[in-house]
Amino acid sequence: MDTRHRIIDEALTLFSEKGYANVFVADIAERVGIKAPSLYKHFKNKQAIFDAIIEEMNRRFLEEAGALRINGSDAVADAEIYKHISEEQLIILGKNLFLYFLHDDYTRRFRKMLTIEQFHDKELAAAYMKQYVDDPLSYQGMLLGLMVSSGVLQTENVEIMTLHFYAPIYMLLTICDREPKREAKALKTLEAHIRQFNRLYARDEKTIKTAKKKPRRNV
Amino acid sequence: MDTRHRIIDEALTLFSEKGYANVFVADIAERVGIKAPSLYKHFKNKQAIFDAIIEEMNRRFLEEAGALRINGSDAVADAEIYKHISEEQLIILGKNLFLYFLHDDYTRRFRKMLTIEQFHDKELAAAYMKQYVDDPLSYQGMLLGLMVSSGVLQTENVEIMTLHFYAPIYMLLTICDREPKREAKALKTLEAHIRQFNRLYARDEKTIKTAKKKPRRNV
DNA sequence: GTCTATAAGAAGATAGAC
DNA sequence: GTCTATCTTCTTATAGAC
Repeated sequence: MDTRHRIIDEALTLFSEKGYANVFVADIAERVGIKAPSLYKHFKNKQAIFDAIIEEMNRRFLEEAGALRINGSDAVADAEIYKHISEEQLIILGKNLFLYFLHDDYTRRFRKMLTIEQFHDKELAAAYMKQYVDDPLSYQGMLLGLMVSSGVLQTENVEIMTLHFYAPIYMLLTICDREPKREAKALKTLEAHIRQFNRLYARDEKTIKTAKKKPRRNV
Repeated sequence: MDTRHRIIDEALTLFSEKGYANVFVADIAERVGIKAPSLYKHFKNKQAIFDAIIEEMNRRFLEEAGALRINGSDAVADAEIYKHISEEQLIILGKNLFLYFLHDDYTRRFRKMLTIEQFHDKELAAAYMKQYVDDPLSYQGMLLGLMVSSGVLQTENVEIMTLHFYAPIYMLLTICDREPKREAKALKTLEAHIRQFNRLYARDEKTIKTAKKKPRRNV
């Protein structure tokens, strides 16, 4: 990794922990292993480092297409899977979404930084909303809609059903961001949530619960 | 309001909008209508203003007992109401909780400040969690538990049912904090959420939907 | 590209008159 | 309690050698 990227990386770490104003250019430089003035050969000023981070963030977010690709597989392309999904597969889907958001290193630091800095800049608030609210709702809504179409799930209102699926995941995520020690408990809660979600929305309980027959495909 | 309290009030407004580090003592003084040095007759330093805000916040949070009292009525004392609650009353309960969190002036500013500053101080993260996660879940869980006991709702797992009730409210709240223009839409979503929640968990749809007979008591 | 030295400016805090 | 003037410290950013 070249110096410019190391600066961006260390700055992101520091900004996500302390916020922009509480991080000094000298702090970033120190972690990169250079002195503050050297840093100005790579960036015009402190703000330019921040801007580069946001640019990098937008680039990655776009790449991921709003967390559409979970666990390396493009769920849109694999739509067929979701038409015959089992409860266990639904749990895997939810856990993957959750753990990706929680553990992906860049994603986690971006989210923490956006959380801290969101009120300084309306664009950042918008980026947060898109990445952690609107895009996941839209994507999960599409998946759940497929399951409704194929008769796995049933509801009169897919939008609310999606809220019922994703809001608890979002809430557990904000809990774990703030208190990482609650992660184990959160994962158990997540599983119980999805099982109950499935019972509430399943077209027919028995069809779902006996989905064991077929070999499970990893979502 | 004396000068000391006006300083706390204006500082809270500014901290909640820009974060501690981005607010200068002179900014606070200006809004109070004095010069910065005069402010030091009331507080030892900038940090002392922040500490006083936290103290005031804790005092108010304690007073409200974790938002237990919604709309002026102590729900614990009025437990009887919840044993025979109708869907409309459940909607009112949810909306009151939501609008109280969203519109109470102090609550809103405290929450925004905690959101920005939570990663600077573990105590602040803990305060946020207690006020906006754990206490509401505990209180709503108690209410919903009453409804299960009395047979209005049914579930095998009250904890998850409570998560299904509150997580969407929490998520809509974080949406409105960041983009207030989405409030009208959020209120409609909230209502649809509670109606669907009620349908999913109601012991018997018809009993709930015909609860009109009795005059509605405002929760 | 990195360094040392240093300028420039911002922000917190104090001194002392009124 | 409030003010003006000022000090001090911290931080960003630049200058110029290597």
